[in-house]
Amino acid sequence: MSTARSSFLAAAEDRGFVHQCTDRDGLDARLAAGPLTAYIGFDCTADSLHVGSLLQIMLLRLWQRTGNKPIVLMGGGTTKVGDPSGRDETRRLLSDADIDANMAGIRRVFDRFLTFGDGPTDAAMTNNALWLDRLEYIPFLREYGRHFSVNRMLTQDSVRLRLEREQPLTFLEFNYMMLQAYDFVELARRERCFVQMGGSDQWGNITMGVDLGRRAGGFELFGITSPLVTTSSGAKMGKTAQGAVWLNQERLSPYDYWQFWRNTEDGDVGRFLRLFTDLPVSEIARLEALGGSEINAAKEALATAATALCHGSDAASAAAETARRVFAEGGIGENLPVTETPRDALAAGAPAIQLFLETGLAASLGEARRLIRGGGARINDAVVDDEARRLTLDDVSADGVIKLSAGRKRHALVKVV
RNA sequence: GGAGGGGUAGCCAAGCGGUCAACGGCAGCAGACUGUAAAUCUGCCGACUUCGGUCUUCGAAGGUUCGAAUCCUUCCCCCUCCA
Repeated sequence: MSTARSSFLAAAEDRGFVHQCTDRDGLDARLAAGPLTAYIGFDCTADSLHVGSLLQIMLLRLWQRTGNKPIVLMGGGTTKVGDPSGRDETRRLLSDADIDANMAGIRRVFDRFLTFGDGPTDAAMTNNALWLDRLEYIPFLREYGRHFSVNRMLTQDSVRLRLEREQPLTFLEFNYMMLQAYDFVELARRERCFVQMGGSDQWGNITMGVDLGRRAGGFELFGITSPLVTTSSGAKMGKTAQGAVWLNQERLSPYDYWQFWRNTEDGDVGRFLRLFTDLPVSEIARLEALGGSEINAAKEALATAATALCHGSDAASAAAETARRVFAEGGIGENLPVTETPRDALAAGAPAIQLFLETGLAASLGEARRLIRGGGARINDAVVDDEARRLTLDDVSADGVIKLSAGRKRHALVKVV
């Protein structure tokens, strides 16, 4: 159990959110004395966030739930520069219009997790383009550049790794850490925000901000980083067959999101419950103690709780219900993707491979053929053994649909119209 | 500006005149085993196909050749070192 006095730090430590902290006891004392404001910066390189950012979102959520004020800092300005951390290649540069569109999409994701408003603990969102776009080169260098040591900047992982691996690093990217450090000072001034949180890969950037705050602004600033979340088998989490696990439903349906969590590895269930749901720690302890196939109950609880946070409890229970019908009963559920096909086509006999392509279960006709050859294709739960198989009206069930499956987990419905 | 090294499928990476739709690894998909887990094993993994083949691909465009990812020319891009 955490020894922290403040409710935030106690909960964060107990649930496994804390990796490093610049002055843990100092921060604990400040938090115990009264509410604070903290921020986390997010890139806007895409129009949604994915599971890779979820830990940071949950950290802000916990911050708010324990009575403090969270600020979401959109990197509208820093996105124009590109964080070199963890990359060997320069990121492509985005236009202002792209960045604006991406920010709007990301805002919709945050609305699910945080309560925005004007109250003392309401979340706020701001954009560092607000101050970064207006920076003047010479004044900035004279006022802040003199506090940065190139010697130290060269030792930062983001820079050092690139240099060691003889990968290119442009001067533009080299400036990223200065700008991020400056953000912290700017937020301290504007919002009296003295805490920055982030992933463990941001430690260097955060500590530079803490130092700059002291040197250039006389602020006492704090930094906290969260651990890098990998699965028990070592993979970076957040990838599925279809790609990244997005948090907006336009990119990934609530059903697929539920499935992502349902398929968590055994060894990760407890950790993920603590990080990605609001369930009480005592309840989580009970769930993760389940052994053997009973652990599946814990995975379902994880999936439903995590989906409820992201897409609402209605969508979560609908996804759970669909999964129950599809997997436990081998039937169909409303949440499966539906493709419509005209009755005439079926009357004439539509090639099965064509429908596998149209439903998205296969990416090409050839892939559909291979799926059938490999024995992974099923129509109404019966394995397809003939590549030339045609779908006819005889395949339509009483519900007016045909269920197509690629493997055990991917299903789609064809509806006759 | 000078010298050198590169650009091959989602990624890494072989190939260096035919047997190359292109070795190998990773990622991915499917099957077996299971618990919608992990690990393991097996198959698949450019597109189309009447399964005989056909078409497009190795930075771009030309050329040599019966035949080019492989040779030549020009162009574009990237890296390293020197100035």
